Amino acid sequence: MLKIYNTLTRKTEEFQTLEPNLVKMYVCGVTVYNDAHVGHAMSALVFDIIRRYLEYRGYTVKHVMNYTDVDDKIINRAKQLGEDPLKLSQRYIEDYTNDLKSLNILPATSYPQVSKTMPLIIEFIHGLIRKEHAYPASNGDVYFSVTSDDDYGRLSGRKLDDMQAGSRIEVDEAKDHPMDFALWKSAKEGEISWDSPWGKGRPGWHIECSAMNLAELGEQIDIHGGGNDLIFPHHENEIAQSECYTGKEFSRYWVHNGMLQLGGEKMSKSLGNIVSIKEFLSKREADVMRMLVLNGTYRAPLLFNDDTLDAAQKNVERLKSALRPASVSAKGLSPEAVSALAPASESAKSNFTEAMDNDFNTAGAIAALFELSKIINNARDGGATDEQLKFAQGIFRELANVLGLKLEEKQGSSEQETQVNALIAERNEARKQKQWARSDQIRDQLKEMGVTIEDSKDGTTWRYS
RNA sequence: GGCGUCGUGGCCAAGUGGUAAGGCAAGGGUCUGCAAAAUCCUCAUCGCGGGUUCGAAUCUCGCCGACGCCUCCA
Repeated sequence: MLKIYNTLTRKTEEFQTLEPNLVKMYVCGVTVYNDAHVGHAMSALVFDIIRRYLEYRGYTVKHVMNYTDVDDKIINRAKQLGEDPLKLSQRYIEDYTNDLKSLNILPATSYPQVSKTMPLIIEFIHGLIRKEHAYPASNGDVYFSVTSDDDYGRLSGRKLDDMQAGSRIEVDEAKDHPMDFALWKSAKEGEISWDSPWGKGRPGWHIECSAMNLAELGEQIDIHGGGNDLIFPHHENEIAQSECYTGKEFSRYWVHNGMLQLGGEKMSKSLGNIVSIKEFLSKREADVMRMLVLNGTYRAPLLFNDDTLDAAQKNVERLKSALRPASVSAKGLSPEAVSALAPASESAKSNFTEAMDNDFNTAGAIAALFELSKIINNARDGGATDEQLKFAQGIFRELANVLGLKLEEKQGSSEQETQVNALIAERNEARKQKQWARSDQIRDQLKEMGVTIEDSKDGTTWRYS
């Protein structure tokens, strides 16, 4: 039985879908005006893993991830660059799409954009005004009235009175209540805008997600996800808008990932402590980032530094070792080690599922893989053939795949391979003559080429490292 | 000030009532010409102080500390 922690209730709850076997999941994507960073990657990875696991459990997942392509920051950046805002955001959408692909993140079912949802957004705002949950103000903006929603604040656990006390928001004369937020912002001179019954303008940040949810998944969804920095105000406001509009419960489960920490602080554009996804991938492979996420709890802060990354990289390499073929130089025949394969595979599978069922406990799931890898490696050392290893490795690969780990050995060009083989032949000749200095020298040379070699009685194997 | 999450070995990190998963690092074996990889062994009583209980890392209260949100943010 799958259980999920629900931010709304602050409890881990049994997962039940609105419709049998179908999961409607909406995850807040990014505002596209800059290179995405590894914090965004973390969030995308978390929900990719959740999605993969739900599919593994037999659900069909409708996974919607939006792009905010109309926004103040985009407008400002576009002005700076002298570029059309929508062209700019389109450029970064393509860019981010590539990032996600590089990270082995499965494509979402759909990627709605604000700029393409305008009629529905306007209709949505209209409906809220009609139901007296919103009002056009004197300055041309339209605001949502927080006092018109009795439940306002229930996701973030805030009360309107408390928020006012500590609020740093400038009180806006046009608002009925200081916490009222914009559904529609009137356009400034020369700014990109759309026509509406309230004049030229553009949508506020929160309404887009309510509208796109409605457009893509309907009035009610199963899972709404995003970073926990979105709980307030973004998701709080989304709930308010959607539920006031439809009169129905919006999302059953609210799932939020923790923040990536760099140097003890949240990584964010405004703090400037950013590592872009591209920068990361120029140094490490995608599995390393994923492993970093898997080793932790998706809801907790995740430490991003050389130590945690080095460990993650080692973890990946360790898992890869389980997938290597039978050894040419097994130490001897160990029937016990070989016969341990089948039961170990089964228990790995059930441990894996048990962990993942518990609010996607990926650290536990990974542990199941490590345990299986040990059994597999033992069997290989114990003389198992490829045929004997196949079953366990199949299970291993299947489970790794649920987590989205590729575990690919690096590949080189064929010229490189020829060169490597020639060097190894030369080295083995030297070894035969016990010319150890020459032998070690060649090994160092290969190391510099990124090739690790392993000697055994029956030959030398190598791989890119 | 308000709301929330959390504090487990040198590091990352599971476990959430019955006497502490996994990985990294470290030390010691096997293997190796030496390595590397793999493998085996060793390595914690769970921030502090009360309480509940036959029994708590796990529930409760207090304290200390960290982080996030309360403004744009994955």
